[in-house]
Amino acid sequence: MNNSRRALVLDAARSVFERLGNEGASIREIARQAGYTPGAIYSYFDNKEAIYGALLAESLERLNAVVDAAGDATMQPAELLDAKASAWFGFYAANPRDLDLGFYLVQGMRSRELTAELNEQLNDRLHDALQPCEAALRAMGLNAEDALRENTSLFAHGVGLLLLQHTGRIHMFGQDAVILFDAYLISLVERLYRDASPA
Amino acid sequence: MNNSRRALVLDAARSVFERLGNEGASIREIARQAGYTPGAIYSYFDNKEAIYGALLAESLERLNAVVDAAGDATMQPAELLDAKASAWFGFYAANPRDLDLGFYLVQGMRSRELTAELNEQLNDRLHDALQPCEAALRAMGLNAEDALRENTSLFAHGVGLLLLQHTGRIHMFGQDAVILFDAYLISLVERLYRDASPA
Amino acid sequence: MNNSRRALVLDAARSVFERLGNEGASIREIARQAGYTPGAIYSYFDNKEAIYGALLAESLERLNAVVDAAGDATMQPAELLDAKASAWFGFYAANPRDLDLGFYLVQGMRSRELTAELNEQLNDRLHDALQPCEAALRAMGLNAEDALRENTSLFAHGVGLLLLQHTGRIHMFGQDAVILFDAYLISLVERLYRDASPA
Amino acid sequence: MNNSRRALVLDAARSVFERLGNEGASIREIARQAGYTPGAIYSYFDNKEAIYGALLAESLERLNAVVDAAGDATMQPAELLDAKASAWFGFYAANPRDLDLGFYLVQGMRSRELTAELNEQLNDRLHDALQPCEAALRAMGLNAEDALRENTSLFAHGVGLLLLQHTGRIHMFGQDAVILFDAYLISLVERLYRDASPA
DNA sequence: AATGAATGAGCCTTCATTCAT
DNA sequence: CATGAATGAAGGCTCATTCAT
Repeated sequence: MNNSRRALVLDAARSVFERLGNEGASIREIARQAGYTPGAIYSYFDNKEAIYGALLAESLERLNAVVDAAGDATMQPAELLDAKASAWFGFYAANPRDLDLGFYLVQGMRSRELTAELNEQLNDRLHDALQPCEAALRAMGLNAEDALRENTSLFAHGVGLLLLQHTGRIHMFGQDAVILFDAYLISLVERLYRDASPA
Repeated sequence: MNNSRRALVLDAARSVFERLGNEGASIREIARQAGYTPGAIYSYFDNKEAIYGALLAESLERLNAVVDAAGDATMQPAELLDAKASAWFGFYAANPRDLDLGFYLVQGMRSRELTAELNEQLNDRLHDALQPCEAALRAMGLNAEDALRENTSLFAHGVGLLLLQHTGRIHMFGQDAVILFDAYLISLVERLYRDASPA
Repeated sequence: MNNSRRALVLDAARSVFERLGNEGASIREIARQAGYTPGAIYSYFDNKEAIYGALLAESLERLNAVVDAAGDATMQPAELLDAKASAWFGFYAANPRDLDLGFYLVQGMRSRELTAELNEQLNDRLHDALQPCEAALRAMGLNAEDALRENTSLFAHGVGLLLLQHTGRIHMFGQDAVILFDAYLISLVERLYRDASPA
Repeated sequence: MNNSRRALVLDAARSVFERLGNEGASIREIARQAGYTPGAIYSYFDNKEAIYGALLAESLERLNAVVDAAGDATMQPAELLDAKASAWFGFYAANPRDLDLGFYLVQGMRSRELTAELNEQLNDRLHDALQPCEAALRAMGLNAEDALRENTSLFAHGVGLLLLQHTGRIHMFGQDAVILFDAYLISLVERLYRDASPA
């Protein structure tokens, strides 16, 4: 199974997903885009879902790469939190197509259902990308439970902002997602400091 | 255009939508449920999108009814903020299908093409539902700009939590959306008080 | 659901089954033959299998009509046996297309599998067509068990001959199915008489 | 054309055919089973039909081997008839897949188009397997014509029973194919004896 | 207003076969 | 001899929509 040609199909798939969304992306269309007949696609992927899975997996790898590269060892925990959180948020803010992919994972794929195995594997990679924030929160003195809670809230806040931004709803409010996310981070850090050092 | 029969079709659509979800809801099925043949549906709605639009409009009416009924005139601004915010959040937390409806328009993070007119009308009603929170924020002393910003953040936070909850992702974190939303509200109010009264 | 048009589709299906056999008979082809597009077929039948079921059901009705009309009340049991058996055998010998249909029931449909309900119903009609022979055997003095056994053998013999005839294999032997079937019947009656009256 | 590798492909074909039946057996699957890619199969066989032809030819060889091994020189003609007939009948009763193979050529009661040459060759081998019964009948005193007629009837009877058994229809009658075949043989021998020695 | 029939485009997938390498 | 890639045709089926009646 020639890997470069598989990649070619995957590129076509990505572009079709971009252009037509998850529902509009058909095997026919992907094949057309790749310059193949539909049957040829099945040399590279077992079925439509596998294509989506591969696309998402690859997106999550890029996300993790960005998160891993963010910050450095010399940083204070609060700085690191900011760096790591801004990394994942920034990745999706800058790459709406990856957001699309991620959203299918989170929203649309309930019915079609990825194989349980793939689903778990993808969940794990998402988890990986969020883990550094949780570690930074712990380094700031939070216990495991609190760190998890704050990290979940942080993730939810980012997700909400990304959704509002990507759908243009945020303009309705005359706001900017990045600024609001930064503000949330600042408030969070302040609150944690205050809670940590009650005179 | 007999209005009571149109309502009958809409009821059928809602029930089908509840039963089969966004993708499973077909004109055929809606017609069957309504006791009509597919063609008859087109006497009442121009096309499938229009049915969704009507459904969503009606959902937003119910949302506004819930928000309007929340709180009362005797409340302190902070209490009112809590009441109003909990109203819209609770509405969607308790009625996942209404959330689906809302997300339908946003499917794949890409806004669906409704007629500009309908779109604006729907936006306005969503705005209406969020307005009371903004008013409460102003009553707490925030200027217009700050109130808008905080309200947007609040909305984004809720949306993010609802999405994580609705897709089951929040269980991945072992958290509960309602609790996290309450916590956000508490933090918010605390912060506003502190900012308002710097000793 | 206009019944005459349903019949038109069924006619087309019959002709396609005749022409192309069970495996070659596709919905597309049936539609083409009927002057319809494929989707239209589904207004009249739930799926491909239902078409086959309807075709077979109708064939079995004709078979039963022929068997019912055979013989008369004045006949001796042995004469009646001959009349009834010759009726079902003759029906299939003269209508190879009905034999085709029946054979799909008996041979080809294992995988596709008609719905259990339909299958049972069709089995019952086949049973009906064979029942008169069994009744005649009983009237000739056989007990229930023996009558059933002899009727089964008679059926098997006829089926074997029909298969050899229809596939042309019987020419390989220079024989004729009808003659051999008659010979079997004569032998059978002789044997039963002898067994019944062992001087 | 390496013959041992061709045999390897044929083995794979047989095993796939056994596992998945007539309709489920694809070139892809046969290749997979043989450890080849689909294209490689065409080095050994012109097309799919040719594989079936080879499979059937080989099946007929096994049938003939079984028939040849049945009975022995010391037997009375009647015993030999029983032995030889039970041999071919027993072979198919015990090896339903070989029966499938035989029926494959006859699918839908319509002879498949093999090359005339192959078809004739297969017919000859089938003939070979039935010949010993005919010889035994002659040894019992029948003239050529009668022996051929009885042998044809015997074959038809067996074929009918095998078909009813293989498709499960015989259970509908609560009967057993082997018992009925034996009964037929006994009746046949009795009849021949009686016809031969009319007191 | 409603029906019933039909369309046409589309869906995912399978498969025997071909052919350059 | 064998591969790997690809084709092209077909398969059953679904669906929003149209339109004469």
